[in-house]
Amino acid sequence: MDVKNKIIDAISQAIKQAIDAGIFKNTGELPEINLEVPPKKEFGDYATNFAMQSAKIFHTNPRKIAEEIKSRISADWLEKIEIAGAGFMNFYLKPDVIYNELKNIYTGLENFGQLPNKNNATIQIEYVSANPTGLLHVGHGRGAAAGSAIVNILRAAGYNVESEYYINDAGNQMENLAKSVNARYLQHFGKDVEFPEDGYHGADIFDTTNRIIERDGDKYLALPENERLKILEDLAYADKLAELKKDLAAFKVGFDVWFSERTLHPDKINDAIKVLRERGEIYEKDGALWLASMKYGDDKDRVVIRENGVPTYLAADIAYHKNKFERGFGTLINLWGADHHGYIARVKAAMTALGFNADNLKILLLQMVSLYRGGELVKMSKRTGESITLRELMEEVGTDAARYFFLMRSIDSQLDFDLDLAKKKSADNPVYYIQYAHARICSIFRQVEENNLQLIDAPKFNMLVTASEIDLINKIFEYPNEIEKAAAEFAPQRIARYVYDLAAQFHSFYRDCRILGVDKDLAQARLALIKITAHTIRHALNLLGVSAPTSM
RNA sequence: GCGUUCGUGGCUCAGUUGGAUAGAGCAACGGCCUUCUAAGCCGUGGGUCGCGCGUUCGAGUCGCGCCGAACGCACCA
Repeated sequence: MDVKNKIIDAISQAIKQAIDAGIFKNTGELPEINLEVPPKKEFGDYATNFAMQSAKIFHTNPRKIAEEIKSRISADWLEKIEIAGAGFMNFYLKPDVIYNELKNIYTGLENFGQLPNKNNATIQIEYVSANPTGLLHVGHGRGAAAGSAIVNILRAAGYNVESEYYINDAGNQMENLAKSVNARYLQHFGKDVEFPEDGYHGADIFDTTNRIIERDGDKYLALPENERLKILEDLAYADKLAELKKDLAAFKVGFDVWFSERTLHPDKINDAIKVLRERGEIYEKDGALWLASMKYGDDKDRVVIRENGVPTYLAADIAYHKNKFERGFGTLINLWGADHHGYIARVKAAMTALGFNADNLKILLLQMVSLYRGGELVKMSKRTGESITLRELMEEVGTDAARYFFLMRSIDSQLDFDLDLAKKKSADNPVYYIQYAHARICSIFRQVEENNLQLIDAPKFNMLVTASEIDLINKIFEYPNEIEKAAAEFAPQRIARYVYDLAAQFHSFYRDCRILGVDKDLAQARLALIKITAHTIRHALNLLGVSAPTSM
């Protein structure tokens, strides 16, 4: 048990005693005991606001409650407890506690940052899911970075997670892809054909077409239009999907499952409609089939089967989410671009209509990305193909900077991505600032042997007493809790910020505390401390999908 | 018009589920390299947390109403 839980345990015992002794008259549910690291060092190592939280149910003033709890806690590892402000309880630990905890971390360092398995029902998270009709752009990049980081963080927090990519490989857009490639194909061989109105104008369509031509030449030229379209659709689809996977892999993003929309057509869709119909949620109007989604909170009812008998995109999505629910996950998470928010109500309504608990479907919205270069907004347009692709972004600023910049802001905030800043190799750039801390530590390790110094199993941690040492130690202690919170809030930016703060703490330590040339016991204790620091930085960067170079 | 998200120093953003004197970075200014990487460190100035009302011991955080921004509001995906 770590210190934090020991304190919580002691508080909760004290409360129990006070209740048993009739001091506290409990007239409600006890609030959770919240232990936090206080904003100021004078407020101790840990603090709780429990006395204030519980004032209402105990009908007692907070300071009095705090006194009663304090008088019932005696632990040899506690230096003192102080009551401050309106009723804060500040806990001051004996120094030994800190050194013991540090020793525990050091002994099990390889696992530091991996929290015990929560034995939860698997959480499924679906993200990116871009249509396989073009290249990924920066918006997808943000989704890819956020989704993969959330997966990593959830796993570190001990959740079982499965990631999935939903491939929209059915419907109109695939036909448009085929028509677009078909037109480029024919144009390449000198045919005077018009480019389709709804076609994809991007330069990547030429690339796809050229790859097909390189391999197969003009062998589809003489085929009847319909046959050629069919073949080109398959070829273009395969090519686009391969490109997607290539870019995602380069961006350190992988999926456990690639789910094809085609596998839903037509049986699973028909089945979903049938179930809805049996449950009385479907009606016919104007020749189409409608889902009565309005009664479950949607703005209006939605068509699921068109007048011409073709299912809408929503119908496929209903079948898809039904399938996800039936696979037995505990929680389903969808990471969507904010431009899809209008879609939430209808999907949730459909799930409710099917009899599932729609609360188990959590939809996270990712706000838009704006790119800035030279202080000016870089305009994006999918139609004209002038968008900046993820691939171009990676080439321009590098994978590490791109990922970190995508992750440093809350997903709820629109992101201004400064391309010039991301490219800078200086302190202005947070990515380099963090990586530099790691590289500095590695550099020290490269030199210790020459100085007749080595890492030992049981260093004298109690030699670490200066402020910058203690601050660094405390920052390290916060890490597991930070992972827990980042996981609970699906908030990668917490880890991004944490590792930045940790790096800052290390840089201060580096200034104040030398390792080479000081007393051997002290040097070994410091060496162990920076080994822990390096591990923690590397672990956190790894959660974000950012590399931790050993030299820069 | 309706909905979602956002509004915090000049700029970009955090803010630990309502707590202690609101924090970083950039920009500005001033210091620190003959010793482990100056891609670093230390310091100074800069805020009516969009506006108003409410909830309570306590509000940047919760509720309501305005104002502003982005994105949505299909038998497209």
